Amino acid sequence: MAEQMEERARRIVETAVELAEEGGFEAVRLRDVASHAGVALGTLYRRFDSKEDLLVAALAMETQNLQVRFVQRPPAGSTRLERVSDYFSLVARAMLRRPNLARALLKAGASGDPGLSKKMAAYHEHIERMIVMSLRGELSLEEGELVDPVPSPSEMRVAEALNHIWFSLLVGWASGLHTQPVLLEKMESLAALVLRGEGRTEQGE
Amino acid sequence: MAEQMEERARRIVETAVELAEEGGFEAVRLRDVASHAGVALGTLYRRFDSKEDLLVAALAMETQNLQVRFVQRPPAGSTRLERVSDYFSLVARAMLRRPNLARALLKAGASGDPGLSKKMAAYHEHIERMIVMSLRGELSLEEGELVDPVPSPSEMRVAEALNHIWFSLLVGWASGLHTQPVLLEKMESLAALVLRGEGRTEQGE
DNA sequence: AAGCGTGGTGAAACGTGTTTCAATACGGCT
DNA sequence: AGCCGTATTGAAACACGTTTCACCACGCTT
Repeated sequence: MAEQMEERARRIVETAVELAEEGGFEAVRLRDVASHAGVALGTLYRRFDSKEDLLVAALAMETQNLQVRFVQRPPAGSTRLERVSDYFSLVARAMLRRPNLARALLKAGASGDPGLSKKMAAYHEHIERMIVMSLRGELSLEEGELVDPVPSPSEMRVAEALNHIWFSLLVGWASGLHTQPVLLEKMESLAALVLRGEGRTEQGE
Repeated sequence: MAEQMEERARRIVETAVELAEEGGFEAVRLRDVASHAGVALGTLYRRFDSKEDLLVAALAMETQNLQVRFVQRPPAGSTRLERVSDYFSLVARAMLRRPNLARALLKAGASGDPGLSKKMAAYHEHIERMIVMSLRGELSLEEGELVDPVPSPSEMRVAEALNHIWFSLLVGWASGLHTQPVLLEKMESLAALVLRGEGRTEQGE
């Protein structure tokens, strides 16, 4: 029974993702999500507090997918900057494949709903972990599963800075403030700035 | 007649600010805004494309107010880091006076509406200008008016980085991810990181 | 002074997120 | 098998952003 609930919830989220891919945030009409997923509207609302909640759940699912790809092809490069830039290119490519979805998830994540703060904190943690592993140039695996790389304070600070810059740039991209190539240029230039500040001189590890 | 329109628009925005102060984004019900401002709903919609548009106009107005305070008491300190931290404290204090308003404006600004990109670009420019002047420790005035400080590429990059970090931290604060003291701590720590990267050694100018 | 055009008004209507509720289906327990 | 509690359903209702429309008011031109 619990699995049935799980299964329903998964189908609901997947439906939301499909609709968001096609038409973005507004196209995710909860009546449509419910009927396409084959459940009643009330069932959807039993699982998710709001449209934003649903989309943040979708964000979590997509972040999982991203992590899988991250493990399959970890960022490469001989310097921290190269690897970090490679990481952000990976993410940008993944997002650009489905820009409407990306915008919808971003909007939900930036909605500022206090009820979502725990889930958004988890999201940011995931991202920062991947950034830390990109910095190091090695994955923290255990039994094939990604685990917390236990970042040093310095690594954490750098990852936090890069994460914030990335998030803000994404919001700008989502609203059309700049295009994807500009986004990546800016990210690389700002990442270089941050990494330079992090202290140790850097030449190929 | 044009002044009458101006006057109406101003009153609408001010009313929106009042309602947002009390109850945040949801409390800004456009029917209420219209009636409190003494105009018809259609008039409001003639001036503003959407609720977000209205709140971004409010954001612009509040940014103006912030600039006035900025000129009256420019950030002080003997190092760039001190002045920049002082600047963000100023902003944080201004926002904490009316947290509901701040959250509402932030939500509108982060909504990702493409129609708002020009206005949001203007907002970010204003903020970055103030950051650049904080870095320099001197205002760019002309006839008592703030003007573009014509930042160097390096200054621009630093200001951009700080602006993005600040914006993302604000979104986190708005959704309850962290409290205001934590917000300022993080900002100071990350600003130190960015400034360290900016290259030229720094001792009191 | 009469007519015109632009902006304003008031009210109704629509769409969609969200809530509510009575009726029903289903899995597990006795 | 019969019962219970919980999840689900279907449908209606509500709130609020947004649109629409017929009508009005006012300043400017002729």
